[in-house]
Amino acid sequence: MNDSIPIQTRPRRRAERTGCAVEVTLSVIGGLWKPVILFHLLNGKLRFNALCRMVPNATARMVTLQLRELERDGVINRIVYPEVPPRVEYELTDLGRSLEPVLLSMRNWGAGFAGIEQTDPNCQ
Amino acid sequence: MNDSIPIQTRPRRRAERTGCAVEVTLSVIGGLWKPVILFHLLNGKLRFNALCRMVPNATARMVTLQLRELERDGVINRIVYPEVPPRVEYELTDLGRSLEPVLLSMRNWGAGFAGIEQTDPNCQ
DNA sequence: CCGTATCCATAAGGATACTG
DNA sequence: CAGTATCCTTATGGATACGG
Repeated sequence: MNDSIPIQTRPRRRAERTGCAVEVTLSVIGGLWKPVILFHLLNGKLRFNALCRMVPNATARMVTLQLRELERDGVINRIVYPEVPPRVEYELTDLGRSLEPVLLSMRNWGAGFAGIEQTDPNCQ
Repeated sequence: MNDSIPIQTRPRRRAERTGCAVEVTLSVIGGLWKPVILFHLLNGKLRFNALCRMVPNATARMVTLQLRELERDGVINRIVYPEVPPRVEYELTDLGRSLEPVLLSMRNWGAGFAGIEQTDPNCQ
């Protein structure tokens, strides 16, 4: 509700962050379910329920909240088809697609850290 | 000036994460002050107080907690010199140094997203 | 100098029920 | 189908004071 313009949503608390560029990136992709959502969207458009099925541990509420933030940050588009039954699709914007190398380097490091077999292939 | 930036990365409650590799990476570097700390350590060892001065918005308590987690995850070493007055230095491990490309790609994306001038040059 | 200990406000986020 | 609305718990992390 309190959109101050520049970067992100709401201050978590009072202390000022440093505002460094890495924190900016984290503020966009660092949400609890955002990396997984983004990875799946790298493969193309997805409907809301399809997305939910791909993040089975997140509630619909959580998926919605994360999607809204991603949308606000300009990395995904929300496309509403005025049909019955309703259909809504999510897709990456160009900015969102530009996250691919970042996500991949994070995935690679994480895989090395944890051992590839322990990680979820769905997240690909 | 910039507002604080919410960064959530670690499991807050009980729900299972996906366990995907990106989340693993986020669980290591995603802490509130960790990226800044890691960036400064890329330039070499630092004493506790020096580190605190470089993250002026974080309390000593927060810096300590973040350092302990980084240590537990094996990305930094804590070196205690048994002197009076006490001296403690922190340095990256090899694993920590292997984060450099990840941090850099995140920094680059964040800089592009926010505009370089808005970001903190201290954070490199 | 390098931290801990304690207290406490708050916001993240889970569960569940409901709706256009 | 694609979400909201509501309630409620608990982890996060800020402030402050103290200690080896």
